[in-house]
Amino acid sequence: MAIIKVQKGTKDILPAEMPVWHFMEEKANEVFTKYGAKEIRTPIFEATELFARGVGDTTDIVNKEMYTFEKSERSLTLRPENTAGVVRAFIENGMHRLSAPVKLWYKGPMFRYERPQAGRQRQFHQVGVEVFGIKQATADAEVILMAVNYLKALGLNDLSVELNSLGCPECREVFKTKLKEVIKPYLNELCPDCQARYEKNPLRLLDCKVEECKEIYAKPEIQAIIQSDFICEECASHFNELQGYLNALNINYSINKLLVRGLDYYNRTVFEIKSNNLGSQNAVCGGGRYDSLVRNLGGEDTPAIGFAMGMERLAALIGNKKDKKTVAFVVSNSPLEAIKLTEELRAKGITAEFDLTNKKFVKQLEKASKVAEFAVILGEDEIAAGKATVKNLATSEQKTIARNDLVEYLK
RNA sequence: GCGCCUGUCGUCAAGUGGUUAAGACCUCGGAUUGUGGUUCCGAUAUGCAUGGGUUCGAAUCCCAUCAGGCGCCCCA
Repeated sequence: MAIIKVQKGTKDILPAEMPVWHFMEEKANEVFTKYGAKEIRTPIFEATELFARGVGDTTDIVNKEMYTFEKSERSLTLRPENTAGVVRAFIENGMHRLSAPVKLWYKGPMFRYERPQAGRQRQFHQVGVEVFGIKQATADAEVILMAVNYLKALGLNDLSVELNSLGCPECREVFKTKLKEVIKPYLNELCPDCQARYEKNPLRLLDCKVEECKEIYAKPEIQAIIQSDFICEECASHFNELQGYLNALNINYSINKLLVRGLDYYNRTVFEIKSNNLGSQNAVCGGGRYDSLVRNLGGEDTPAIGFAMGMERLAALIGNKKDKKTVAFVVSNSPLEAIKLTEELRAKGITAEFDLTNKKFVKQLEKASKVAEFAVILGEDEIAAGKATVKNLATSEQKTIARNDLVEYLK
């Protein structure tokens, strides 16, 4: 019979990989908690409309990558990202009535119907933070610090932070218009993708990888527009304030004027954190400010900023972590005595196992040496004397001690 | 959605048209009747992703499908 396999773009996370995942999860809790963030868990599926209105219906994520299904005449979608879901929960639970800032963090699976490749799966995991209620650049700085310090806690140092400001809807509109004007004469020479972007999302024109397009965008009159500080005074001072905080805290970053993010809801600050060790899917973190999303989804006008990180990409950078061995493996020819002692040890907080198949002594010891730090040998003599022989399997040292002293010794 | 590459045991692989498809690791059993991790012996693919085709003969050549990798797009 044909075996059923995991679905394309999905993976089992096997026991051998669990130490890395536990590490990422524990550090997330530890680091984000220090900033006063609380964990939130929202459902894995939501109304399709939430993503259409939240993420934006001109984005690829919404247009072609969603897992959408009908149930009882409702259109439901597996979440492709978690900001929309967290915002929905924020609004629905009246969290705007809480004292600002409201800092939330999350972790969990996301779903996007894409062609899988290195660092990209159809089911993948993100860990992220959203901070609501603060319009000042202090929140931008704190969110970036959370991201940087989390990565640092994971032991990841070889990363670069890129920063940009998209301005507010008003000043961005002016920029878009100018950009389209100056590019217009070359429109017919652009690649088909760029011709589509020209109308749909002109900001995205700038990071096209096609040589011919790059040459066009390198022209002086176009560069003049790109490099100009198009953002309005208010947006500029917000951005300057943020940079002041980052400089004061010695956070290394670079300004990338071409950094535009693919989700429609961003304004002002956007940032990405990249690694040079991941191949073409090199962004481990992406985030930014989304001051109008809460209102657009029907909530009170609430500024917000957040980020998300791809956990599979983080795991790839962290590398392998060793699993902990069982502490004690009870070796005995008596399954009854073995199960009793093993349970006794477990009850006192020691990870312990014994041979369930009642194999010969030698085999039991062999098994112990593979999975445990100590063999606890329980023979007839030891049983009679109320003792046990503890053997350190790494050093071969062994010692017969009273059963009451066993726990002390193993700890 | 598009382009390039790949698919032999649980894992890593040799084999590139001609007898029973190397080898290693893992797993299991034994040498070893209370002292392991070293060593030695043995077991484990009627099968080479699947389905067709070419050929006297196919894991090896051709086609299709499926799966995987990488890149584009996009994104974490």
